[in-house]
Amino acid sequence: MSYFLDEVKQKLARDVSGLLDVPKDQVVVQVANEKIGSDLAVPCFAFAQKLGKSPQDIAEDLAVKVKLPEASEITAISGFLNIWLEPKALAQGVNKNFSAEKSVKYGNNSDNANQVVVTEYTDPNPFKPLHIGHVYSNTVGESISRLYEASGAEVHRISYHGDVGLHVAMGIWGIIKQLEASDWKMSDVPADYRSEFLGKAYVHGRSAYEGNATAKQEITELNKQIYAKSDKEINGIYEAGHKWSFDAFDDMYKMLGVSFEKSYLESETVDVAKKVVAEGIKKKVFEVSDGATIFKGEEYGLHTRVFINSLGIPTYEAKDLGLAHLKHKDYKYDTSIILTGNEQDQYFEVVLKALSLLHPELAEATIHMSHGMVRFAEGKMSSRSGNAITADVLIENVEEELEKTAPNSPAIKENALAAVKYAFLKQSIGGDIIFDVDQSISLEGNSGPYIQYAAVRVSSILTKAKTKGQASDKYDYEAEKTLLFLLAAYPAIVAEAVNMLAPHTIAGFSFELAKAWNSYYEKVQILSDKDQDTLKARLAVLEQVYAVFEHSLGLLGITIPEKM
RNA sequence: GCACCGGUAGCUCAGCGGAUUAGAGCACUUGUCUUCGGAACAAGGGGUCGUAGGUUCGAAUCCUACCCGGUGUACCA
Repeated sequence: MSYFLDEVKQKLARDVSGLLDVPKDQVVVQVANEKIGSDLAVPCFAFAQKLGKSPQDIAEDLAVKVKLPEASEITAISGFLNIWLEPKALAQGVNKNFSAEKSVKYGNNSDNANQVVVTEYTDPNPFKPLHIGHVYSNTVGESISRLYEASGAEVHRISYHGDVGLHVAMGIWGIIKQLEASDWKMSDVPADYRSEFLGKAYVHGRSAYEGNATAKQEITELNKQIYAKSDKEINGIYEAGHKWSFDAFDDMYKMLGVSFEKSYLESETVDVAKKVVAEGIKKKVFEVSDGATIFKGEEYGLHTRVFINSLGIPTYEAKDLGLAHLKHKDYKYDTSIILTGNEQDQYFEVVLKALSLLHPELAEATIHMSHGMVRFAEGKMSSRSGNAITADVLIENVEEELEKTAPNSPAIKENALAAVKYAFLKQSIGGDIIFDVDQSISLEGNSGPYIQYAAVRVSSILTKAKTKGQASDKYDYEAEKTLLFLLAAYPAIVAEAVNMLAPHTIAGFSFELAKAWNSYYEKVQILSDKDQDTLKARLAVLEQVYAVFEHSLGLLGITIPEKM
């Protein structure tokens, strides 16, 4: 679908390009200038030299010559051609796009039509505690997945889990100690205590490994036994712990309202990993050094990393190569997104460099994205549950805060989820997140609940209205101008968010729309208007506003409650 | 040491393919309110955009150096 505002921008660019005799791609059309208040603007500085005229003169000249029927005003101001659009034209344009919804939902596009995209994110490891970072990663990954879907791609959500390795040995070591101390068998651990039990075991094992030489040796030995599956009792503990872990993952996903199509286990990638590395040795991509198979990254300005260790066991590096192949075998992806913490940035550069030398087509299709750590504003929340804050504890905390200020809300859960997801997604991906419960669930301002509230207000009016909305030729839409402009601008914002893989632009837009709507709400009494034509025209706009709230919040994984 | 990421209002952050008077939320000050749901709206104060140079008619945005913080740097993930 071609969107109204895009068409206007194109038309304007074509006009300017023709009038000035400059290439069309050199004409920049900016959208929405807050200072001037114009809807579109063309900076004329770049043309000054070529035309031998001042930017302001060029803009003034254009202001006279440019013909844009959708514009209500065209003025030259300090070197810019500024354009204000006619509210009625905006309403008609937006209506036209909405009525074509059967083919493409308003806001969606077909930029990635026929593309197969595999998104990998969250990646919690069994035997390790779930923490707030997993919630963050999941929220970001889910939003990225939804952005791709909005652009027409076929998206497959997958996750990857380290089911073997030292962290498992540390966890199981801790489990054994805890069982001994409590005189329990695995089956004695109560169902609702399992996650916590595993979490404590891991922390116990890890600190013992780091601080106690005997324990370290025991854990190393245990690791071999787990790998060889040589001890029946240990196997039993492993199987139970593995299941409990995945049950806990499922609980978290369920709470967040997400699901994965497939989970890959690290142990499954070993065979392919070995094969790929063997192939790489032949191609001289890898070499053997000190008994280990390594990739010399220094030749490419990167680090050297080990792919097969000196015991002959593939490392995470090799397994990631194997995983790339497995994913491709399963999905024949055009794009593979891997979302991890940013401490793995340089690691992935090495892995992808190696992959590019072996299978360039896979490397080119792979995008490693990374996010920062979740940290807490000083003194917040940490007292209640220590440093590792699990997903459910986080949500419970937020719910408690919501209870204080909005008791008896029928949508506490939805509000709390929105608060957390929005707090994560309103920031650009990459940097650390300083998470502040008080601020994130603030009832005012740039927050999930604020936007939900605005949307609920819209639906409340739509429900109370005794009639459906209908666009009008007679109505001037002056009061709805800001809302209409935001609606018109929305599809391009989605396209940009997909392009940049930047959910925060969507979050910013939702907030702008909520502010504009709340402001409109104060000024205009909708339902009490006697004029049916006006009433219906306004309701039609509201229906569209609601649809865009639903769409944009949907891209963030946030739902709109019926009431709150 | 080297590499990567970050340093914008008291706090948390947008803006960074240069361009019209540096933005938002929170906090602070002041208004609106017998409301189609005040979890709201209207307005105000507050910034040498880490530092110093450079490129440009024009730099938070590009280049260089430095300072501060985080992370990574061969058999962990």
